[in-house]
Amino acid sequence: MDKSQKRISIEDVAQRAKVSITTVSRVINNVPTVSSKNRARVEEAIAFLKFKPNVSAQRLATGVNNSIGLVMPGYPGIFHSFYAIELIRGVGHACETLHLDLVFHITNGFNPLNTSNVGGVIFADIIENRKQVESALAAGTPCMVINNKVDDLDADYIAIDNKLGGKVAADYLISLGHKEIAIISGNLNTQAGLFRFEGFKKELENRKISLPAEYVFEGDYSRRCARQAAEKFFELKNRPTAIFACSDEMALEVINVAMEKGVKIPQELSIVGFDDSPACLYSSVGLTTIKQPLFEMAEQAVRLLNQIVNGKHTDKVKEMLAPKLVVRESCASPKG
Amino acid sequence: MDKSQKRISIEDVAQRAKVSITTVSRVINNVPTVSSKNRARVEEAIAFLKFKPNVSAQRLATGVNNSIGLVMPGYPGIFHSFYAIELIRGVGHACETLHLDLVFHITNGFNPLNTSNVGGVIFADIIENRKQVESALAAGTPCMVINNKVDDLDADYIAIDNKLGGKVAADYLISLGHKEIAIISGNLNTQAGLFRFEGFKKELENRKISLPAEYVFEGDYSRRCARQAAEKFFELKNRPTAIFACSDEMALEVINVAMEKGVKIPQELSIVGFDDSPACLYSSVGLTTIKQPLFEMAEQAVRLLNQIVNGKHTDKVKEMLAPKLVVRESCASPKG
DNA sequence: ATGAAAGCGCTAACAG
DNA sequence: CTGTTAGCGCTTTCAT
Repeated sequence: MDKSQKRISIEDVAQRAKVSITTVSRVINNVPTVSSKNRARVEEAIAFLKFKPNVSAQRLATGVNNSIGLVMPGYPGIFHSFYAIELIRGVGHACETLHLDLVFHITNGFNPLNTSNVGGVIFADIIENRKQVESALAAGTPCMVINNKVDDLDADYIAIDNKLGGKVAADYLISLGHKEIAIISGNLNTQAGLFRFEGFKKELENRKISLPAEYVFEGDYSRRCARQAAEKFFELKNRPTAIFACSDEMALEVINVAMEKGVKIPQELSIVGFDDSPACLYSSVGLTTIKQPLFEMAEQAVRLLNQIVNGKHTDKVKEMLAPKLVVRESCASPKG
Repeated sequence: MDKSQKRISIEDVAQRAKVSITTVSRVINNVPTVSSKNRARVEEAIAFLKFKPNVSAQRLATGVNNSIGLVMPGYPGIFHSFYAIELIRGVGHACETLHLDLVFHITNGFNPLNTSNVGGVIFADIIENRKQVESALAAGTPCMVINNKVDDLDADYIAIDNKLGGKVAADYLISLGHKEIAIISGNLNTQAGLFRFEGFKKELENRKISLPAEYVFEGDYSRRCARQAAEKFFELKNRPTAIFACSDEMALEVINVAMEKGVKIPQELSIVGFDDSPACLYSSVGLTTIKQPLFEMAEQAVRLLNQIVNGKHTDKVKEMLAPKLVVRESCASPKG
């Protein structure tokens, strides 16, 4: 149950350098008040013995824990989503530059989470794990929720303004002259799915453009349902001139279906996606889409959480990041 | 620099439950010898105080560290590769089931790595960071290298048998009757790139099939170079009847080029890829490819490393996992 | 500038 | 079955 070889401790270093352990501790922590002679001896000993301070002991002694947890929902497929990758990249990168240890957790939301070994926790979305956030909060661990506006929890959050995203899409299509605009929404049980839809719908209302029920298809971000939706829309006698698909995957599948049916994009049909995922690059026609600053959001989450952990940021964080329109080739003004 | 609120300790629990801290420790660790009455009181106190044991203290006291590090090279684009995702998934999943903390590190290979806060480290490939492995090893931390055969280091490793992968590809194409087989290799400075090429080449030799220099193109796994290669091959007067591309990305790009030039696949050209990446699913013709058990490799790495850390596995681990042929539609027998 | 000593929170003998 | 006690390796007063 234990490591076979005994680890080198600060005491071994002290012995070899013929100084007290206090002095060794001082050089480890770059305390200036150490004679250069002693410092040299200690450094030599450290190098010779290949000594590495025991982080657990340091944390216990100081009470400071320079690590943060990243909790990701574990539903199937998440790791093949652009979303998860960008978050991991962003969090990972920020931790690296701030010299924080990143403790990575995949969770189904049910197992209790012991957060006492991290200074703070980042929850990458909360699907079925509000309990975990509450319990972490109760244990006194600062929590930062990503991608969810959680005003009913005592957690800080930083999210994408999905309503704005929906609005931007609608706005762009309307400005092009479209009046028959359909939407393939995301899962409306998720905040992102719901908000994109709401933002889109409200903007249509504001601009006095009707959104008949037949122009609304509730999807789930999958290609399969996008295909269903597209086929349904194409059969309508009053075919929409534009479609807002709430994910790039869905938008790309709509393009596929359109090509199969000989519907020209963007001449006969405009389409805007959501995400700006790399998949866009390999599409036959450049997809106009809404880009979410995922990487930046993740980085920012780490930075703010770190400040909170260190008591340098006492206000609650409630940030909404604006998604941006990326214009490529999949939209045009409607004919006529 | 410190947490504002004072954490609840085992002592607070003991006080409230009116027992000794030892008893509290016993119930935390599920030691059976605790009267049910006391156990109940302690559990009540723990729940009431929302007590969570301090992991650093536990680790310091036991000397056991139930966490492992995952070190990933940080070169641009790695996180958008199928490779990285599968490794993260596999390692993450295994850690979750074994109740191990996963400490995630992105590294350029130059910063020294303090591995004293983890029981063992998994290096996801080693590009420029042999130094880090050596230093971790020197500090007494068990190291498991993934995807690299590193017999010259004292580390354990578990890798994909890339030579076998190259052989399998060659074998399959030859069995189909091809004699003019070209290869677009990966980066030959990486072990994977080199070994796939070597396995392929040797199999051709064994089967007495010649591999002229004009049939070899050193690529870098990118679409760009695959396009160059394909264009070059298509201009040859002695056009190959089959191409082995050492990554799916490259294979898919070859298919694209072929389609643009009106070369029919698989009738006029057979092509096999490497990876079995999800990108295959969206290709116009199903790509026959070599699948690497990345997820399994990552899981296995965690399991073995954990045994090593716990002294339950003393032999050096030197495993090679076999890649497997996945037949889809991109290959056929040559005409004539 | 340096060292002795008292913890940090927990576990693990060892008694009882 | 329960409590006392001695560390785990390091930081941090407090003297010197």
